[in-house]
Amino acid sequence: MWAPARAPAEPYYRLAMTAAGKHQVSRSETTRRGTRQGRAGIRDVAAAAGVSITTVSDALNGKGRLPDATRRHVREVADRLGYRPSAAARTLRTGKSGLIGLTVTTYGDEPFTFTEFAYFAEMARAATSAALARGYALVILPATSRHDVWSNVALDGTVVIDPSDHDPVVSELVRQGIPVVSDGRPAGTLPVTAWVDNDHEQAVLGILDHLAAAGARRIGLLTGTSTDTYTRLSTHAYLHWCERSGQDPVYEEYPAHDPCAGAVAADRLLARPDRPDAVYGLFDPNGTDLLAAARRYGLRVPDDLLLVCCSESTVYATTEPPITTLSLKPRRIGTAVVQLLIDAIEGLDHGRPVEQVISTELIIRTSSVRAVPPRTAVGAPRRPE
Amino acid sequence: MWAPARAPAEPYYRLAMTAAGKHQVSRSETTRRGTRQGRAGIRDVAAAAGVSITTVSDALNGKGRLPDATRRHVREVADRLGYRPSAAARTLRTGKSGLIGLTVTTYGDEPFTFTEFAYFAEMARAATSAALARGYALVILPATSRHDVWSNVALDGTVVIDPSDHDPVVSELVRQGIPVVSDGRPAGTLPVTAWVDNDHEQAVLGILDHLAAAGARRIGLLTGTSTDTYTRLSTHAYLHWCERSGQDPVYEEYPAHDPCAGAVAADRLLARPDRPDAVYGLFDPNGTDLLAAARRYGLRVPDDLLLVCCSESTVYATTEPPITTLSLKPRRIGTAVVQLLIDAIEGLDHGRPVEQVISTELIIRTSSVRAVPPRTAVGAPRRPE
DNA sequence: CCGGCATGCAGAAACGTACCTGTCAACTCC
DNA sequence: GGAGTTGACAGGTACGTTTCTGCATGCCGG
Repeated sequence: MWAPARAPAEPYYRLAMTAAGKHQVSRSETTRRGTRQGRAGIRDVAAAAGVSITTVSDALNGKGRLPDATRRHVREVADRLGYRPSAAARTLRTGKSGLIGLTVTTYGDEPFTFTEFAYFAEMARAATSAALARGYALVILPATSRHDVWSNVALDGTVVIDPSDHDPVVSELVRQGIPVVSDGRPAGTLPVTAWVDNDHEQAVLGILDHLAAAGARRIGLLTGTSTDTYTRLSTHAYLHWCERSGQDPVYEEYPAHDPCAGAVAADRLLARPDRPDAVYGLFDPNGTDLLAAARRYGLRVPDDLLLVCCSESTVYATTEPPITTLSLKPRRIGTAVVQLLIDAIEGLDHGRPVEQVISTELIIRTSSVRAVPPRTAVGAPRRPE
Repeated sequence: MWAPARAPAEPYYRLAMTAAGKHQVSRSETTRRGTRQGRAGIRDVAAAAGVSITTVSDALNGKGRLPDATRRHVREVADRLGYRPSAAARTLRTGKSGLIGLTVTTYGDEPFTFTEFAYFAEMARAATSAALARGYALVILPATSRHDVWSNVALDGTVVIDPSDHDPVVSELVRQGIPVVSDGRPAGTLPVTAWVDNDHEQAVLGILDHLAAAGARRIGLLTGTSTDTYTRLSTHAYLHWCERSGQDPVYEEYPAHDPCAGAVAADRLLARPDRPDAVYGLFDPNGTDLLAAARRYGLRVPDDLLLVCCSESTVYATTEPPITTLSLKPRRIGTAVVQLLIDAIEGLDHGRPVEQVISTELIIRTSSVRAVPPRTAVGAPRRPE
């Protein structure tokens, strides 16, 4: 069936080959041991199928013009030999690795921040799914990685989570022409290919309005000391709302990456002389910390204290009482970020930068709803004149 | 300085060359444009520095015998050109990619199970750190990925989390000679290179003893329906303990990957006629679910019901009351798994398989400690005769 | 009977690196 | 003062693909 190709046997031709191009022969016979120690290469498949390398490549990749019989035959032989194409060789040749970097913010030497934990996990999960569905895989690459690790992996593009102001990693990647999509609106003039974010100001304003509507007179904020976009925008929105509605700001800051500091800050907030009757906590653990602090001070939730917290955790559905949470929809963000990135990689974005805003969701539970409507006129928030 | 190679000029010889081997000339001049559109290659560095490619490679990789002056000069030129070695080419040449796969169990099309969530996140975090410290990066690869994604990435080795009985992915990887280290003792005769796990039987026995010492008469179990190693071993240990101590088993099963089913199962367990006075929950959310169920039935914790739950979550430190948890030490497991894997990749394991057991930690909180010692003889657990 | 056009495949040139194998000089050692 | 040694590099091949180009063959219309 698969007759060996007729050998062109002009003597001078063969002589010339062995003289001038001796490496040409060495390929097929000299240095190759039969099936190679480890894996079968495309050459082995070609030899076994009695066709050329080109034909094997075309048959397996669905390219070229081949009759179905040849295609099937090659595929079958490849299967029989357990042939797996070399990812490295393919990447070298095509320039595409099918790998996407997932750059996570770091505090100290741990890969990702503790406070963004549930958020990050959900986001990464969605991103992995989305990438996979389009044939890409994700590589976890902390921002502080040594340079050699970064340059040791061929990336088609990168997702950056909450890049800092003038992130050197981002600049370097852009300089290399690698698309970069950021989760979080980039600060300054960071030249990202696209970004996805929530409207944090809008979300905070919505929560404050919700709390005010539930009868809150003085709303406090539990916020962070770091300068990332999320913290900055949220705090700013809070201050703005206070100014607009004539309430004195009541807030406590703490280093958000320190799990213990949160409990202390929550305690401080409720110990203040101008104790708030409602609190919004910007970070995931704030809910349980505030609840514990309220118990210590004998404050009933929601009767004496209204509570809302930004979190993706499901535990707040079963706390006593259940706590109202703001979800940033990490699943949707993760998916969107990856779609945008792959579009850019594959040139489907037509080169223009994209900004995409994902809406948040306020999951209202007992902690921010008063059973009885607030008594009328406890005393309007007085402003020092 | 850099004279062109002398041209051999025998006429018949040249004729043969242009006929048979004309490609030999095209390399140096024909197809190359000056500095290439995108990035500078090692060739460009060599040309700019006035040395050979070999010298550049040696200088940058710290090999060969070169005077420091040359080394510095080459490095400087490389920096100036913004040279970054091609990861793909290096991988193709050396056979090492510096990438480690992190295979996660999947239910449905989501990358990882919900129940192992906090555990997984912590484990992945530690694994990422450990890999990075040794110059490797992690690729997230769900077990159900399409084959093309798996073969599209060159892996030096893989971490498999809780592989199923005769996992085809593991077999395939081993067949390709790629080291595989599993988190979780492999069931059956899965040929992994090494594995790391807790002693789950020991842990469960310890907890049951702890609860019995705290006065528990009838200890219930909240367990899963799936057949993974963790669930199987833990349940088995529970049954064994019951048999040994003459207590009737009281347990409820539910599909652990379903977040809602857990709450229902917790409710079922406490609604039974032979209601336990202590419960151990195998999965992360069981603690809050059991607490909520206990409240519904008017059971006080720990007075009427002792509670322990396997979890890595910090929320259990601030629940009301705080709940005793068993930590599987995912950080240590993640680190150990990666160390073993990289040892195997780099041939430091001397080829023998390694099994490593990480000890668990019981974090004792209020939920499993009775303020007053149990009243004597409430009535021994009666067995229907 | 011949030019033109599919069809079915083979040859060989890259992709960018690492490393093996020289080669040529300058020393060193009896 | 020649043989051996060592330092400092250059040449060239191989890693395993993809793909561009090329070459037969068969067929059809003119």
